Amino acid sequence: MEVESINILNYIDALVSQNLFSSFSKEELLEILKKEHYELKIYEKGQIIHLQNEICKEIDIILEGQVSVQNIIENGNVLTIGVFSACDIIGANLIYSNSNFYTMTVISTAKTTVLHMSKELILTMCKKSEKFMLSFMQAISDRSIVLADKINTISLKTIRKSIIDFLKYEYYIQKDTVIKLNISKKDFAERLGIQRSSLSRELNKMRRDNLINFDARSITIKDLKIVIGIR
Amino acid sequence: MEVESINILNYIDALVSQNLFSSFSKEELLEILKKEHYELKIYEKGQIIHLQNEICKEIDIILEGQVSVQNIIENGNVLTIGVFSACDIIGANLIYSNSNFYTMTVISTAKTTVLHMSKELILTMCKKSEKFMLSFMQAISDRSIVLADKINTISLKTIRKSIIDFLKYEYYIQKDTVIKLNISKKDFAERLGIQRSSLSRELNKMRRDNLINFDARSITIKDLKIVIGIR
DNA sequence: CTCCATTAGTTACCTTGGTAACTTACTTGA
DNA sequence: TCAAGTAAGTTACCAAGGTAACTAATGGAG
Repeated sequence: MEVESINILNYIDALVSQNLFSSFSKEELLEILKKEHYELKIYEKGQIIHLQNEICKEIDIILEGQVSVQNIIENGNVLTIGVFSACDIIGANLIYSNSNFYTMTVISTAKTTVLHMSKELILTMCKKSEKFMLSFMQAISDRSIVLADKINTISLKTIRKSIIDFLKYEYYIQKDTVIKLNISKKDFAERLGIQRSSLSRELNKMRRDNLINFDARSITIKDLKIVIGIR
Repeated sequence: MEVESINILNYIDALVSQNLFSSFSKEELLEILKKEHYELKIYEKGQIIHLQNEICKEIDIILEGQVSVQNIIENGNVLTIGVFSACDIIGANLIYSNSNFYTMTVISTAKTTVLHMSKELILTMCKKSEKFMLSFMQAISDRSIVLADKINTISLKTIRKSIIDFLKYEYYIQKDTVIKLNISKKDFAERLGIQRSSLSRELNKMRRDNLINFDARSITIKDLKIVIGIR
């Protein structure tokens, strides 16, 4: 649980170049960032940054690395809500809410640098810059869209529908019937919130039904109708 | 699809008394509310206020009545995300987001008066009052908490667990082992996102297992361990 | 009060997918 | 390059719950 401490000056350039802080100059930002209002930390891969039900006292801005927001269900089952990386904000939707504890677990999936900022500091910046305020509101809003989308995804009742939903999304992004998987099958199963063995079984069934082909790192859509078809 | 049009003056007292607008006086609010920036509408019971995938151009403040936010899944299955009434805001989490279309359907479940306000009007008010800005941010944040909670709820894999989760929540609210149901069994099933017949079956099983008793309008918890126990 | 619509209850049948217990294939560090 | 750890594939077994097709009860409207 040891965390490395590092200097904000190494990251100040990266900060002002990102959308949220772009309305501040390097000097303004350093002036605003008073020692007591922020903390810069490095988390190793696999470290838990926030635990489900922990109280949220500050927001986290990811400067580099990657974190995964997961819902850990009773018997150890995992549902991955989203994966976030540089410039993403974690906890923005909690800090000003009525019920400010983490509803999910936040875990680093790579060596990650995080800037923890206090509620007061955010408020100060909102007052100083309308652009910041709007960006911050957008960050909160976007997170709620991610959650709503996830509800739509996990409301699909069969594994086959979940897989097709995933393929539709990736086909839209990758514009190719050969969908490259950049995650392991295990992570894929967690993303869908199902057992790995069940995913494997259903992929096989879909191959048998001539809908797809797949190997370790890609899925090929053989029947485009399943992707174009009604959700 | 006809909607009745009414005068803002009838509602101005109710408006300034609610938390969101409490930093404005009646006169200030009337001054801010320029004709082109808002619209007051009455919806009859069962009318669709916003359809899933419709673009969100304004936020809705419920002045009286009740609306239900529902996720309608393919074969007509319904999952009720939440029921909202006077003083609640709908669409706050969409208006400033990147992807501003409704992820759910909003439907009135009683005769409902709604104040539709434009994005610009909200921005004006955020700039005029820090308290308003914070309240508005809280409204967005709270909606994301509702969504996250719903994910936790629907991630429970068995109907029995969903029912127990519901009973836990209601026991916490009602502080009585006799849980009064203020909704029909049909609505209850929709809230859990399951078939009515399946709910009925599982309630019977739980009664057979001596965990609960139930009738048309209440469920009695017979074994409190199921409520206190690990989620 | 009666009729019609909505809500509730019931249950046989069958699909889906979780579980567990394996085997097999990768990958990475020493 | 070998060993160990991790990921992936496979499958028999079985519980959960969706489906559909009923019947029963309830509750307003006229």
